[in-house]
Amino acid sequence: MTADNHDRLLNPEEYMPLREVVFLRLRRQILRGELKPGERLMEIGLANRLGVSRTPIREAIRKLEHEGLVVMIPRRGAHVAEITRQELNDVLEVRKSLEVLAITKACGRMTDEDVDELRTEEQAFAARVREQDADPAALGQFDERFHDVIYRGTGNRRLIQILNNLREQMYRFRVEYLKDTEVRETLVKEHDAIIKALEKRDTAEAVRIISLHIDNQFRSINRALDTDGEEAEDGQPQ
Amino acid sequence: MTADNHDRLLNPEEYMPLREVVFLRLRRQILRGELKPGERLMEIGLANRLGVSRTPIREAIRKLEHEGLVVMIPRRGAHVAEITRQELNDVLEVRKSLEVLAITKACGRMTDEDVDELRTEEQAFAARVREQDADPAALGQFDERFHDVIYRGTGNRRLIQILNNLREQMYRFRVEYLKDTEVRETLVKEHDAIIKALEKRDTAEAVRIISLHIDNQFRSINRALDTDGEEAEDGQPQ
DNA sequence: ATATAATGTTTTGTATACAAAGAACATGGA
DNA sequence: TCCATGTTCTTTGTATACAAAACATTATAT
Repeated sequence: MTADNHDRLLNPEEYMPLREVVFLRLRRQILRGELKPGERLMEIGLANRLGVSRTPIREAIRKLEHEGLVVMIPRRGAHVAEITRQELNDVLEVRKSLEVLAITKACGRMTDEDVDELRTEEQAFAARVREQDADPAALGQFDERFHDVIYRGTGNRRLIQILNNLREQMYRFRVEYLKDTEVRETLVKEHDAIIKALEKRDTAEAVRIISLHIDNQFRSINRALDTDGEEAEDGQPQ
Repeated sequence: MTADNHDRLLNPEEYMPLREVVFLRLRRQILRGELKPGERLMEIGLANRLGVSRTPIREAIRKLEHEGLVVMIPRRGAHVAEITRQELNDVLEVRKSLEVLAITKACGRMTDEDVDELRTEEQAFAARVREQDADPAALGQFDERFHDVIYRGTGNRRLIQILNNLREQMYRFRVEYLKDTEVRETLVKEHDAIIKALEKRDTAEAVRIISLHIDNQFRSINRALDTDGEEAEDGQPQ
């Protein structure tokens, strides 16, 4: 908290209320798995840990609750939301529809400069993938930036917001499945195919690839849940 | 608030925190247009009006903020969000994709009983439409229930949640465009066609109709904004 | 008369206080 | 030993207090 508070005081023009700092911080911790599903979020504990009072903690929790990352049990406080396999598949299903919409719009609206930017991001991503000891979290960031360029190309802010939110829901698992080197190579190939389709303004082809892309994520994540997830789920029964 | 507090105390099993009562109440007022776009939401005023302290008001506002119905200006408090035509069209575009997904899934999953229920809801809706002096708000409720049956038929809870949220964004305008009797008749016909397609399990046809359905809403709402909206927007420059 | 400085008021942001509901634990009885 | 019951402790839900920022208003100087 000290560091964030510092930033906050150093940049008075981008003032950010404590609740927002707390919100972003808790969210990051949940998405990174530092706060595990089922874990209790106790206000006083968090307040002490972050060096603020309960008020901003509570307000941050309200937003996390609305976002679905936190579940409230009446009179028993906040818990990090569990994600069942069913919910994850539900999210992916919705995401697939919206990714198709996004790539369709992007295909019709992206400028040549946008596509260039996309290729730049992709090269950065591919470079990281080649490194054997690449940090999966960092890899995730680059993948994110690639997709952000496409999202921006849609010109539909609500679509961007929802897609970002859906992607967040899977962040926790993405780190897991990005450990698989085979998955990484597939990602690079798919990104490349997407760029080529966008360059040719071939909407049908772009839609085809992005659908494959999501289906692969579907498989990868479910595979990760099958193997890695089993013990973890049992280990955290709450 | 007295009434709500009363309910809350009468039904101790469905205990609801004050913040939740406030949240639902403010949301309803925003969606119904009782709180107009741009209007300031001042904490003390609301607290006095609703007979609670600032704390639950603030927590309710956090959720409204996250939902996009309220916009925060740092150190200047909460305002009811304006909706631009662009945003409205963005919402509709996303909704169209997801309604197509929903009807596709529903077509494959709904039981015959579900379809019967759908027809029941539709008959209730149609009956109301025939009444000349039907209350647009009540009509909206029936339309909502019709679509709820379809949404439930998808078996995808995340999809349901997002669709409900998107629909909410347009609630404010729906009341306007439901005043048009021609629109009402069209709605009935479309609902009927949807049911027929679902009965035949004709996914392609169902998708076709639901797309038309959304496109019509698109036109109706934009028409309402062209005529009715002009003065209202100017009248509320805030 | 206009611009500007000073002052007071309102409103937000944050912290703290207090009551009540639940959970945990210990004590006593079968 | 196991269960029931009462007591304590923790934690939430709500209210209030206080400081600082924004805003309005008045007074002052040019």
